[in-house]
Amino acid sequence: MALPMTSDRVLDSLRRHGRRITGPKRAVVDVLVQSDGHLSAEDVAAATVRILPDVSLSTVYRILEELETYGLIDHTHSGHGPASYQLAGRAHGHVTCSGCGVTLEVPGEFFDRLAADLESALAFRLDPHHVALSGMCAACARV
Amino acid sequence: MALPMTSDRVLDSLRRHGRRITGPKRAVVDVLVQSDGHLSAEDVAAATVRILPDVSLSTVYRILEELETYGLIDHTHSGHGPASYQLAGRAHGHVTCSGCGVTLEVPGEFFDRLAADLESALAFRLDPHHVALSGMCAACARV
DNA sequence: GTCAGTGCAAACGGTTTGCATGTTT
DNA sequence: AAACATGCAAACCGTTTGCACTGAC
Repeated sequence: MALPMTSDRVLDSLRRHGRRITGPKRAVVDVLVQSDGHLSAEDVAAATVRILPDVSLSTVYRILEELETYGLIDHTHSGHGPASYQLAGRAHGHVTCSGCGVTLEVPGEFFDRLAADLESALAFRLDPHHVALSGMCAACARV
Repeated sequence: MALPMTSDRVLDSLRRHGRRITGPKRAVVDVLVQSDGHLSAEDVAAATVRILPDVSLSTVYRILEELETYGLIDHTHSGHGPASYQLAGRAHGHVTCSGCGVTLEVPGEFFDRLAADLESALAFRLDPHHVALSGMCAACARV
């Protein structure tokens, strides 16, 4: 587990699923591998265009969708604003400050208790990285 | 605490803040008070129009925004789709099934541990009802 | 040569806003 | 009478889709 994710590993996985490897896909994957996550689709597109000038936003969305279909990335919705995308396999959640919009990562274990409670009380299996919880960060709470 | 919320109580609160009481506001508040929560803005508008035929969707949005400004209602984002609105003061969270879209209420206490952990580790104050977590309900998990 | 992948522009759903009119205070 | 609230239509943002063309296999 937890092998370091490289662009080649991601692209190989696509190939194994019979997908074609194209310039835009290489560029998008490079962007995602090199980033620390938390990029919106537009962020990804902006960074991709720096590598390969003519990639369109809709292509980026299609590539992100494809990568997610094969479990290679996840996306997260914070309360407002765009979703953010990141390589899969990092088990962590997110909280977003409703004051300033900053998103913080939350260790996966923080959700263990809640996940167990949901499983036993509601038979609901929590997917901790798909949605960001919201609240106030220290700076904004200080008013 | 936990007085039963009536339309009059909500409208009085608006009045105390110097807001004007209008037909559309009465109708929207009646809808929210009578509902069990989890209504989208469009649901609210549809129910409101049944009471007062010519209320527009944008007016409903403006009233919802006003009610939220004064802490009288909360809204919740699930992963996709519209936000849902409900009377404030019911301390509970939400989980949304990414398979079928059903939203379940989660008792507020389920978030206590997580909230405490976030507070001590990240100085982050969780607002448990603002964003719905996501995962799989029993039926959808059974595939 | 075939079909998946692409760019563009247009459509989309949910929400917000500008403006002229109507209503509460 | 003044300020606020409303309806309508148009704008908005993030995302998806139809189409004709290009390029990977």
